[in-house]
Amino acid sequence: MSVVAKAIELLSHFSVRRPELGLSQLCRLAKRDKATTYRHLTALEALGFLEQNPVTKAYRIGPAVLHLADVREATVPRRDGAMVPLRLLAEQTGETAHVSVLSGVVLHAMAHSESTRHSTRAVIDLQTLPLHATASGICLLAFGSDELRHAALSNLTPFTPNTPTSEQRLDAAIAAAKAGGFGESDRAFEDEIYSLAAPVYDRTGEIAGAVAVASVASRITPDAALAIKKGLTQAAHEISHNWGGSIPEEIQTLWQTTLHPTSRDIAQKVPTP
Amino acid sequence: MSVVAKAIELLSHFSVRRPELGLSQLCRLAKRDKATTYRHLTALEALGFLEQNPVTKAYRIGPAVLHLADVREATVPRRDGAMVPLRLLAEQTGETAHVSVLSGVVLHAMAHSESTRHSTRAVIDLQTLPLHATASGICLLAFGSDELRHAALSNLTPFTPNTPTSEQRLDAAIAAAKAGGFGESDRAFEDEIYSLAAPVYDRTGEIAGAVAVASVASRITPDAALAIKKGLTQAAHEISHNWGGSIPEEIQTLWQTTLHPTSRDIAQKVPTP
DNA sequence: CAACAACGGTTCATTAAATGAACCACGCAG
DNA sequence: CTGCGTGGTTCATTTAATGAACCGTTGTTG
Repeated sequence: MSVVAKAIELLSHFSVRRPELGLSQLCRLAKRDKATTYRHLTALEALGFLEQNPVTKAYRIGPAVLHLADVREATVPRRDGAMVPLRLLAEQTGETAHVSVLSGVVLHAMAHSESTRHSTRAVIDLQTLPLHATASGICLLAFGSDELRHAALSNLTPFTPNTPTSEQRLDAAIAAAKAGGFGESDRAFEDEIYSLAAPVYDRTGEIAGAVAVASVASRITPDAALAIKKGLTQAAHEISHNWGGSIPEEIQTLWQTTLHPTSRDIAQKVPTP
Repeated sequence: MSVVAKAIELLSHFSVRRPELGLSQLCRLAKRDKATTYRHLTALEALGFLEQNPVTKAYRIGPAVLHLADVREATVPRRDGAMVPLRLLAEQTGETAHVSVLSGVVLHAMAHSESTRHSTRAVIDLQTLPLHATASGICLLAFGSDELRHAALSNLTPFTPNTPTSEQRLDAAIAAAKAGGFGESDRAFEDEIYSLAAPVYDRTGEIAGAVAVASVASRITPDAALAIKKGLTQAAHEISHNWGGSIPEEIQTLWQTTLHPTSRDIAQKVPTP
């Protein structure tokens, strides 16, 4: 592991829920030496990636990242195109919606929107999403290249008792996504969290990321899941459109058969409008 | 210079105007070895700070910075409180407005807003603003601690013929700001760009940053400068308020005397309302 | 109060990791 | 074909990262 990686990895311990961290605290989290960690922290501080609370001496993310985020958005303006559909999705479902974007074989969380309907809700606060344990990740594995599957198999970290940690269980989850058109994670990454995800495409024609809804597991009913899936298809369409891509025909037909009544059901219903 | 600094310094070469850079190009810009640069680039890529255009092999800012920017905003939500007054300021003046924030002795650009009134306008695309050459920097030097002045004197890089590169010229600029309440940069950082800046305060009671308007130098008239100064005072008040601070009385009175007629002028005008 | 623990920060001999000249392989223009 | 400019790789040399032990301060506790 290079110094650069070690230093920057420190940044990943900061989150919305843990926005300020002291030196010792950070040493424990990163499982690293105090002197080394201190030097990394001061280096990052000098670069504007961290700054120190003058009172508590704790560190927090610095202002330099804001400019970089601007440049990113100006270069690849994906976030703008995701936020509107995302907010709508969160509103419609009353849950937390988020979008992730693939960079190489790593899936990065990019934007999220929380509904205020429920007092308990999923909180998305991650930089990278594990491919094997999240609905979004399963989506990418189902509709992305085989290279991703190899990357996923090389790191089957167990997060909960439900995390698929064997090739068999992972392949089962992937097969389910390929059959239904949605990635699913039933308490596989965090206890109590149930997620559904749909693939998103950009101008390259390849899968570019995923849009997902995370809910409290105990709240999910078949009807609720159906509503989420309907919202997801709409959001996936819109975000893909905004990113210059479109949902492949084959996935659209998958969604059709998953969400809508079979031809026989239609025959029964159409006569009575 | 630490490896961390060297690697991350590469990121500073990316900008809105130069969003994608190849390996060789980056070597020239950073004046560094190709092998080393390459390793740094791949390290940053693995961390999600960069990603490679699969077609051109050029590098661009990666998705990881978006999440960090989110955490920064959640921790120190200054940008939110700056954007609304900033947009108003840009609209009122028809120029480019921007806000910078002090972190240690480094002044970071944080947010900007461009008016669409003129076809030529200043483009703000910097991570850090030099203290001695920008209106915002002069503002910080005039109303901030002496520590800042020492930091500024240790790096009097000349950017244009007008850049104050001697202690005398810098002190003159600082004195002017102390007298008038506004920082000024007349083509001192970029040719053709004239800027005015006002200090912004936060809950600590110390100067926290500056709000500035950058204009094309040839467009500036005394009237236009006066209008900009009026806009700046309003924006500085609002942003300071949003950041939990307020403009010190002494600066408010400076602005009064700079912007409004003297008591004799008032005596002449009041009788005829 | 004194003893203690936990904190941020520093030192310096040891060691591991960063470095860069020289090296491919490829693509393109003349 | 040659010549030049890419992105990417190798390996002996050297430079910079490392961490156990240290200091000074603060806040807690029997």
